[in-house]
Amino acid sequence: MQTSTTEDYLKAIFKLSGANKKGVSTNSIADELTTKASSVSDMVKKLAEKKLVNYIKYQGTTLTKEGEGIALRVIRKHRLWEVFLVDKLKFGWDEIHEIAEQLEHIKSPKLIDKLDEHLGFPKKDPHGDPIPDKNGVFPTLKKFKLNELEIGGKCILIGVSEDSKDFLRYLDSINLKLGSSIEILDFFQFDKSLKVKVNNTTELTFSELVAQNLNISKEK
Amino acid sequence: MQTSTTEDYLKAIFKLSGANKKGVSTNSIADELTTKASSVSDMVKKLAEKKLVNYIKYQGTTLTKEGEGIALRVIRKHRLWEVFLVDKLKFGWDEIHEIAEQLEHIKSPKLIDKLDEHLGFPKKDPHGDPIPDKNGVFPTLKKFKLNELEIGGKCILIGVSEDSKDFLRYLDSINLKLGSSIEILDFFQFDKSLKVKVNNTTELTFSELVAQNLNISKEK
DNA sequence: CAAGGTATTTAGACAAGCCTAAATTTACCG
DNA sequence: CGGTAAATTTAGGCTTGTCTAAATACCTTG
Repeated sequence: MQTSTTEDYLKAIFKLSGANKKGVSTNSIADELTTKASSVSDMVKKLAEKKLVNYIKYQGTTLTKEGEGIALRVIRKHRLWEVFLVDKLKFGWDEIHEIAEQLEHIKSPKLIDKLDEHLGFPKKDPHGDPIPDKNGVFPTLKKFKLNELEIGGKCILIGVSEDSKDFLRYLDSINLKLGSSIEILDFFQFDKSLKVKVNNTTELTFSELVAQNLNISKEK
Repeated sequence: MQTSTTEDYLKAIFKLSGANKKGVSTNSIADELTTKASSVSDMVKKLAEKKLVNYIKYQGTTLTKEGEGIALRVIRKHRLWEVFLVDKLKFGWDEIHEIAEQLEHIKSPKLIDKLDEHLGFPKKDPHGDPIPDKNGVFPTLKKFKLNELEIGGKCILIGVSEDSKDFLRYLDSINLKLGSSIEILDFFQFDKSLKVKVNNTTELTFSELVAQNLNISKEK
């Protein structure tokens, strides 16, 4: 059984891995968890001993299958509790995060399954992020290519059809990760490019080739 | 802000204090928390520094007003979560304790108030134990003297009207504490004594004097 | 009142995580 | 290629809470 600190590390590493699953830097983990790089260095070594991450000195950290499984289960719990807080307890969507940060560490598989049922098996949390099922699989929300979406449509990224280093590096550079939101602002027929807003913050343009390779789920 | 270990200690001390609020022994705390006496010795010293308990070497530990307040708030949370688990998630009353042990440490006053409201401001948990209000006051369930109850009636002890050392020592010896259940099995007119069953386990007889001094709430 | 048993406390260690400061490795740039 | 800056790791400590073993206090009974 993991401590809640272990779960926090695995979740952070999962989050930082993004669509591109390459090694996560020590500093970025320290940032994410607001701790110091030296603490992270210590910790990932311990996680590696437990086979929860692959860690190569100076080269970064990735999750093992088992580590990823734990991360996904924590994310599932976090998001289900968020649904509970908003749907049942009538919290605003902006006040639920830190409470869910605590609730996500409660240990009881039965609890979380019953909660899921009580909530009507939601597929997304109040922020629109998908909720993994009990096996750690993201729901197969109907899957589209980004270029199939109409102007004004919102969606979230659930995968990519192309995993060349160049493509993934590009996604990384614009901070597009699994779960990121994308809104279609405009479409230009002459080259089939799209003007989009990513993560509700950054406006940029996708070429047709990029759009074809982004798998998304509608109705963010 | 206290750690959850601190909360566990305060809750244990509260529980062990019983109706009679005299000092709790180091060993009994160790037992309650399944830890070692030496650990308890260390810990109560630290709690005393934080003014959460009064501790005199070799003489036992009692809660301060502040320590008792914290204990009561933890108990409130524990019992509200138990109601949630049974009423909303349809758990059996026998499987909820360890889950509530975890949930009781979640920090968010707003959460617990909203939960209270969501549950319809319950006055008792699924075991029939009273739920303190947000100020740490046990609900003033209609208050009776034990001798006002009819045969067959069930109730829980919510206080005593007499606090002589002898009386409290007597209650202690029969393991009767605040929150203990009492069922009236029979009444003997000739001396107004009562045959009762305490904590669903022990049958014994109360004299009229004892019964008059036990404040109870009906409908356990 | 003394002797021994029981309860309690002290002493010394340990694990998990965290920190600061110093050392080391890597990466980048002229 | 060499040198420096940035990233990372190591070394040494701290805190919380735990444990075992040893010391001390309390208490009961002869």
